[in-house]
Amino acid sequence: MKQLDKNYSPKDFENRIYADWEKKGYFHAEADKSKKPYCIVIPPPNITGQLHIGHALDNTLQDILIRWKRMQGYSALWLPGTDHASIATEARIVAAMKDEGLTKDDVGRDGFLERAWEWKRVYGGTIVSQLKKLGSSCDWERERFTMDEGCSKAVQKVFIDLYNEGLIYRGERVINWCPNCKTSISDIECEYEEKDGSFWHINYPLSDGSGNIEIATTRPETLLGDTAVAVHPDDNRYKGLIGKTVKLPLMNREIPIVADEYVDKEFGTGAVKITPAHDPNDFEVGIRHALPLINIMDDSAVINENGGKYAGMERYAARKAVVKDLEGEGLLVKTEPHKHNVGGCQRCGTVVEPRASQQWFVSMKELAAPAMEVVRDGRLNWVSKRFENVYMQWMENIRDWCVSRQLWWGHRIPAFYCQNENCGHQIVSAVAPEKCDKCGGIMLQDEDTLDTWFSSALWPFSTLGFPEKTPELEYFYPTSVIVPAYDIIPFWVARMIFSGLKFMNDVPFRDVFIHGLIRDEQGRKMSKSLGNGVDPLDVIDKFGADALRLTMIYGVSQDSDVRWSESKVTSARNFANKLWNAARYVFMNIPDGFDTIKLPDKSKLTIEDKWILSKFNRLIKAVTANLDAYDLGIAAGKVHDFIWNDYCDWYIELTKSRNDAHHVLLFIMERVLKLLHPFMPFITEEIWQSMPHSTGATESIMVASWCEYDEELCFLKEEEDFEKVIEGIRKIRAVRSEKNVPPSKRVPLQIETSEMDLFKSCDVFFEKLAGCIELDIQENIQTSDNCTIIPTSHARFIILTGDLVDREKETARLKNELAKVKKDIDFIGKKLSNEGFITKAPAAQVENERQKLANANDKLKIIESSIKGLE
RNA sequence: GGGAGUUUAGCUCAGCUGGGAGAGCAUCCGCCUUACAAGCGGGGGGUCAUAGGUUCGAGCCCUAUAAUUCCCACCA
Repeated sequence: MKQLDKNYSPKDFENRIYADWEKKGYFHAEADKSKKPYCIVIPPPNITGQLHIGHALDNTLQDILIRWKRMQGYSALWLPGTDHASIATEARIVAAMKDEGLTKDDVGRDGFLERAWEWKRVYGGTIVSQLKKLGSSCDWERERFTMDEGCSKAVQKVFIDLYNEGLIYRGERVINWCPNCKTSISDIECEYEEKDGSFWHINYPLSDGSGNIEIATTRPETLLGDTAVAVHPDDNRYKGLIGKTVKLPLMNREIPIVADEYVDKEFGTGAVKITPAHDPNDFEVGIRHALPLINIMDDSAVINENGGKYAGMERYAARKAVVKDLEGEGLLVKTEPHKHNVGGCQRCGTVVEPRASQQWFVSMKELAAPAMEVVRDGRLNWVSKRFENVYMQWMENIRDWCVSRQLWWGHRIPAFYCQNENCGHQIVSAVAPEKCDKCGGIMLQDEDTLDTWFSSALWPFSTLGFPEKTPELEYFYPTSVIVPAYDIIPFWVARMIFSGLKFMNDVPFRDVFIHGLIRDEQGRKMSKSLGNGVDPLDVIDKFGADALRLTMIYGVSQDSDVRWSESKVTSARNFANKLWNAARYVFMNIPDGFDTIKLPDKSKLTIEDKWILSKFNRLIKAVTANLDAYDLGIAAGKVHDFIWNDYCDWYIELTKSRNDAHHVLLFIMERVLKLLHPFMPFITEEIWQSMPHSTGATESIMVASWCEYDEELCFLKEEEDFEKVIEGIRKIRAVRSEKNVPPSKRVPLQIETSEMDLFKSCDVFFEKLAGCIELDIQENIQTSDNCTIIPTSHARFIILTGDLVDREKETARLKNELAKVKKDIDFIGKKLSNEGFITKAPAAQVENERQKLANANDKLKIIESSIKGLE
């Protein structure tokens, strides 16, 4: 057994302990039929990522659950892995190549992928090693990657199956295009922000020369791709114009005026330019009226050859030029300032350009229905009802998911197209077809890859072996709980649910335990641009991983955001230090030769032993219940408070005058460490390995068994009695402090009480903890002139400070107390004489009030007689 | 435009199905009491956002208002 160092210095043991756990294989979980399964799949961090404070929270919560369940005897698997993060990683590699003066086209697809894999090899492990610093007890033997062979197979199978069922289709739609990332992105990857823009009113001359129709737009450059003007069919202003044509300014193209109910008569001029290739609504209008589609921009949002003389201009340059030219032609009616929401790329922030193109889509309606049903029928439980609503609303309004990306790093779409122009046959297949089975032409694979989230959606089963029917998949699926932040509910949680139901015929997890985000001290989101991020590794370095972990959950309830402040970490570290020193104290009082913790026979237990044992026993029950309900912060708080307040501040102090207390001290220490272990794994292990144990206890706290409530250790009467002693000590201390009696000064104490046995058995505590001497405990005590009287409901404490007592002041103090008690009695009395309360309140409540009244009356008598004694 | 959350001590937050308002930090007072000054003991500090309502009883339930944060939609 090793000695604990004098100082708590987590740096000295956290890494060593983690390596030891890993070496012993404690993190590994098997499909062990003799145990119950418990499984969490990690939200796979991006290989581009550095561990940030959000990961730290996310993984702390998971580690708490996994460690707790492991201790409860489950085969607890925490399955780790990383995400290839197609856009993010590709952007990094493109940037790195740019430094070398190279582009994607220079190195080609294969060359690019080589670089990407190399990048993954070099940097992909960074975040994993950082997770280890945090104490994450993942089964690293089962670590997966979204682009490893198995996950890729799963992706391929899912894509093909969905295609064969008609749930994946290819088509031309207006999608969100990022001109910087040069790829399509899905609707939820587009983030809107309100910006100041302009509303340009433009006259479109009627072809017949009879006048103009005025339209208004926020994106005048799209005029180049207009193929109609739309008005509302019931709009009297324009009824006569429907069916006529206008001459599109600058382009000299004749385009029709069509009637469509999509137009809002009240908004703008009531006439809308229609650009089907660059606006999703216009696209729909275009379909209804069979309008041509004119794409006017290339993949960098530069005007292409369809833009006439504007070709080659960047979109904002084109906008300026178009406005200027319209002005020149006298067609610009006016320019109004206009606030509107502009969509930006989630990854790079570039303003997204809606653009018609051929893309692959997952048809969502059919998949979404069962994903909502499992929530309604309770097969899948959202711990947070608030976020259940978010999920349900999102699912109800779901639209088809654009899954193709014009990127190279990712799962390539297993679709092949016949290159014969007259054929154009399309095959979706796991293996490349030799030739077209219709015309024998050459088949080439789709150049595009899939949305990163497509593979993430399969994570709970692809990591367990799907599409193979592995023992792991059989045993651990459905997983137990998923633990994501609320900001990835649509991206990830929702998609896992419908994917799991579709391909595994069951929910991917039983519970969804959503957590909030960590914000900075001003409540702002942490971000790179603000530079307000907190690096968890710095925190670990300075305070230790245990302190970091406790900081993130202590006093935090479920799904609320956490406001970061270093003072919280300091508090958490101070708690660790407190525990450390308590352990040192307990251990230094173990007699030589003591090797096994064994609780003494019940008859040998003192009242304070029973008090702490009983309190601890109830703590087990409470903490376990809180964990069951995912109230991790509350659970941690209770263990924290027990250790600091009950165990350290009272029990240790109470037992300082005994030499046989090590039994109970160790008994509680051993067990409370177990309750704390899921939250603070390192310090609990370090202390655990420095102490003797009960029989059957193991070499590591990680694999020790969780505490169980024990009926035998329930001593409610002693608990209640001992609280009376504590109350007395507290009151005496308070009065001493109030009267400036120096702590070193011993004062004689008399206790007048009807519970003489109780107080006699506890006399030593008044000496040690309240600085009293010469204890005299009687049923009736005649008070002398210079005493200070301290009444409680159960006793009258009389101290002689030795100084002259100001009798008037003393009387005033007691009268003050008397007034308080009278107020109490009055209050409770009113309640009890209230007809409504007696008849309608629960009986237990009424009984409770009666008890309170009786206590107050006892106290009243005690105070009254004290005052009488003084007068 | 639709929806959700938050509002409790100077700060950060607890407060379970309604039964006399809590913690930590900060502050003030007193202590180096041989586990811990990263500590110990004690104190002060709150018309629980506002206005109504339900109830014997409201921080908690209902309605409205205000402030604040966020999500969704995206009418050009």
